[in-house]
Amino acid sequence: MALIWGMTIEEYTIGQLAKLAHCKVQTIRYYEQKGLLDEPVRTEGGQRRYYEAALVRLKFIRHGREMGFSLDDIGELLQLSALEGHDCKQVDAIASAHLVRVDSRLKRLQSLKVELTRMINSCQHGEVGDCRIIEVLQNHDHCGHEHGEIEKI
Amino acid sequence: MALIWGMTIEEYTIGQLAKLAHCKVQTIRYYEQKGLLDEPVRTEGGQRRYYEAALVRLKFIRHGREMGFSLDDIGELLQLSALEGHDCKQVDAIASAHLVRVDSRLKRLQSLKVELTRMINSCQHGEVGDCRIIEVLQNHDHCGHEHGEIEKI
DNA sequence: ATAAATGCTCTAGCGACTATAGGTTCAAGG
DNA sequence: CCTTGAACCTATAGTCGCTAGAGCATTTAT
Repeated sequence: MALIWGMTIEEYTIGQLAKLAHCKVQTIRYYEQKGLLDEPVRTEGGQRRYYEAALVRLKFIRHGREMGFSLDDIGELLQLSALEGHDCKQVDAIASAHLVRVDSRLKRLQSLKVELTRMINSCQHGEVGDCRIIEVLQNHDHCGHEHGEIEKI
Repeated sequence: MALIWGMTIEEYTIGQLAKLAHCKVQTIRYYEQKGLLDEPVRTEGGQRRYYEAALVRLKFIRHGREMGFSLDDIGELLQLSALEGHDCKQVDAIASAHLVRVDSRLKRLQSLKVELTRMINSCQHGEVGDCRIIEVLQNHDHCGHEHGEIEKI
């Protein structure tokens, strides 16, 4: 607890904060370094101490990450959320753009799953020389899609 | 062309190989460094020259990558495919494990898409203070899933 | 002979952490 | 007050699969 203006205020160590936000201690220091979390107050000895606001912010970040937003996106969302009275067009734009990315990755994974399943099912479990899986990898004609683009899966 | 045992054999520069396999020159050097491609012969001046076999191998790697296999997996698949008479159980195991990964990522993306869509659709396009998107990110109760695990999407 | 294109090595950067080394501080128990 | 051990600190390197750049050298075509 810290005593400020005659009131006691809850204070957390970095380890407590990590536990409460379900992340690692290093992750918190990483977010601070990236400018997503403010530099907290320090003890005489140099250890970080956090107030409730930092926990709220950290949870926001973690929840954003769980939803697949990049740290850059989350940084922008944090800034936008702090602008009182500001309309949420930009927030919507960031979320929508993210949805588009998620959707295209989803489609890619769906067709990949079909392709992999077909390949594995057609394997007769004989010798590698006759293995359909090896054959598909060797001979590009066996599969539908184009060369060149390797997207993240 | 190279003259070997009195025959002429097709020879490629690294640039030609890159074009034929639809990848970048640096990528080929990277694969060599990682041990996926053999060190090729060199000219007097030290430039790499490749024969057909390297192109075949490189295409195998690229096709594996297009299907989302890791370079480690591809390295194993390459080794296994060279063992004549060997049965393809291990090949199948690698491919199946990959399918499992693809499938779990797919499921994750599907639920993420639902969550994002719901969130975006419930936004009333007012001020950020009332924005449903910000609210969802701030207040974890709004969404179903647990804390802690942030998988790659 | 010269110039353009391509090649070479080495190094650093991406994103979002994670892990380690080697040291310091804090809180509790005796 | 002193010791112990857990938790903290900074700094650095590693993950994966490339990609980009600097600063040269070689090759090829004219």
